[in-house]
Amino acid sequence: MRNPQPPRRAVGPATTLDHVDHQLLRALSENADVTNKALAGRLGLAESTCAYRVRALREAGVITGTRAQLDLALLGCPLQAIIMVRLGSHTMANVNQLYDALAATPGVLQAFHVAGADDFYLHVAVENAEALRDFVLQYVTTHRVVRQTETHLVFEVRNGAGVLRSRT
Amino acid sequence: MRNPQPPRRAVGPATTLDHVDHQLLRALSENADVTNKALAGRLGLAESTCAYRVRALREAGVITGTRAQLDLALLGCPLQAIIMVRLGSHTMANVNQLYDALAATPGVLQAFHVAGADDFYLHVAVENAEALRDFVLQYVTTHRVVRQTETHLVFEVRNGAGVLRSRT
DNA sequence: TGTGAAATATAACGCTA
DNA sequence: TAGCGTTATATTTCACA
Repeated sequence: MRNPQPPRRAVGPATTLDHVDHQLLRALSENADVTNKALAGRLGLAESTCAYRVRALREAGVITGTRAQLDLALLGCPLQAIIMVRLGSHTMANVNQLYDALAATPGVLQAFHVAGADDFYLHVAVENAEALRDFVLQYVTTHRVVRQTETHLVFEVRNGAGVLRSRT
Repeated sequence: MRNPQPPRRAVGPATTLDHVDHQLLRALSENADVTNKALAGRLGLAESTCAYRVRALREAGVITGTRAQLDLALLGCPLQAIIMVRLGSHTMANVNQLYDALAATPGVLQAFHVAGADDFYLHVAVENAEALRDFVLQYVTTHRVVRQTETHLVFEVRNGAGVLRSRT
């Protein structure tokens, strides 16, 4: 009798990712639109092998999904800011509830829960300076648990090098 | 998911996006792996229409690309931090050169150039606390123009609601 | 919007080192 | 065990009506 699931590359937390895996991840994290054929060709793999490895990376959870990147300016939100949020009370319920609310607020790109004097950093994109002011006053400081905010204009955001081994 | 796209800079900011466009963008920004068939079905569009509109959004530059999302912990970098970097000199050359260097540093996910007392916020992912210390000492404070850094541990990051109109 | 031809992805198989 | 090439099948894409 066969196992219900064929033995698969054991990829746990102690996953061993070889050089090819890193190349695949780097390529797909820069552009996930590439066809399997092109990807295989670029890395010198057989198409079947390439498809197999990419699928294994997905199933292992290393690749959690793919997302379309949007041009925020073209969407009418050319202004970005980081808003630091400091709480007055730090009960678990307060923190979690506020976190949920902030992350769900329109305009929030990412919400960081951090250690230190501040509790949250919000990366937001808005229409203009007025909208930024309104965002803070309407959606952030209105929460009673929020003691203080500090808004910093973002001139530019760049994607970093990431955690993958450099290409070789 | 598969489609080599000729990089075409197009249509101006005067592009008008209707409700369907917003729904498409929302869906694709959450999961770009959906097939055109499934996407069309979900929104009640003909497949050809759906494909056409998505393509138009790409050509208009609203969708700038798609990227695979990676599980940083499985890649061996379970620790994230925000590092605030303050410069001692703000000549254009200094700023740009440092920006380039920081964004290219392994471990940097995003580099924000911001207004205020600090000049850059670096969102980084590293192996452990030691690696975080080493990151700062080896890659940040070694730049002569860096006057001060402040490192804040990130407990958690969440994707926000984004700038798209809420679903209706 | 619908259709059909071409391209592509997927899964299964056997073979090799 | 991992990689490769092949096959057959299912699906998608894209240009055109």
